[in-house]
Amino acid sequence: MSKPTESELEILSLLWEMEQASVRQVHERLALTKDTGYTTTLKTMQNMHVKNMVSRNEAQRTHIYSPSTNQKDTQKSLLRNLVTTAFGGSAQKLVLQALGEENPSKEELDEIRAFLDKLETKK
Amino acid sequence: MSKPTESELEILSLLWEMEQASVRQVHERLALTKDTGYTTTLKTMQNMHVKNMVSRNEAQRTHIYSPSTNQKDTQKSLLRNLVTTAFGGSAQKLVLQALGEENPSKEELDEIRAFLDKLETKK
DNA sequence: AAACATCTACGAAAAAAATCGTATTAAAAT
DNA sequence: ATTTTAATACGATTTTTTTCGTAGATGTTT
Repeated sequence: MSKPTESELEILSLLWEMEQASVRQVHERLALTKDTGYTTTLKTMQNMHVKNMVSRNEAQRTHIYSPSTNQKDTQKSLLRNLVTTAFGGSAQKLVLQALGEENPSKEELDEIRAFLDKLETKK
Repeated sequence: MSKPTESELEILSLLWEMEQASVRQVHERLALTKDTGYTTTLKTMQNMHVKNMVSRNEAQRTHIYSPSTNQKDTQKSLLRNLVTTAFGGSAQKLVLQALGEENPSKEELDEIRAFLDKLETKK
């Protein structure tokens, strides 16, 4: 699975959230944060389809797109990429940095603790 | 501070590690993982210099480059970017995912716990 | 049914990023 | 001193990514 470009990722991300959507629906969401034309969104999604990053249902005139790349896997490879390029290969550093920025709630902190414990027992 | 491109980030990352280096030194490291010509590395570093991403000492014929962008700040903005584009805005999800991949040692887990505690007392 | 709106397809232009070749200069080796 | 090696500058090309315009088809409204 090839790495999505920046624009593709923006769209993929919306599709993960919406689960499935028409070009129009994606574009309307996208237009909130990005000043771009409808056919641009269309073309990008068509490209993504060619690359098999999304599948689409063509039963209706208005095609319905859904992500075919698993969100977890994509996140995983993007994370790995960021770790190697920006964090000198240390995921640990990335985690600490992210925690520092996040300002997590008490509940979130506890969730992380629980997860750490689970990791530990797996050893 | 403009966002580094992929190639620029690879070089920046090496410079963070090496603290300072000539084009040749950077290129030799880069060539280990990337099949690219010397002048390509040179050109990229020159571009980075124009963009003020690196500074350089021109006292010798062989210029010595060092990163002028702070690693933390760059990491921070890249993380933020990844969180919004790939993790639906949830840094929490990113952290959990990264932890799941990382397979941290006991020592690292403890370090994270300590950090969590520190965050908590700050509330 | 005519006019209008809304799709897709598709090519092409524009912009951004990456790569490289060549000229020139400076240092090092012979 | 001459040759060879190693460096920068810089333009140009190539590749990738983004953007958009237009044509044609299919619905919708009046």
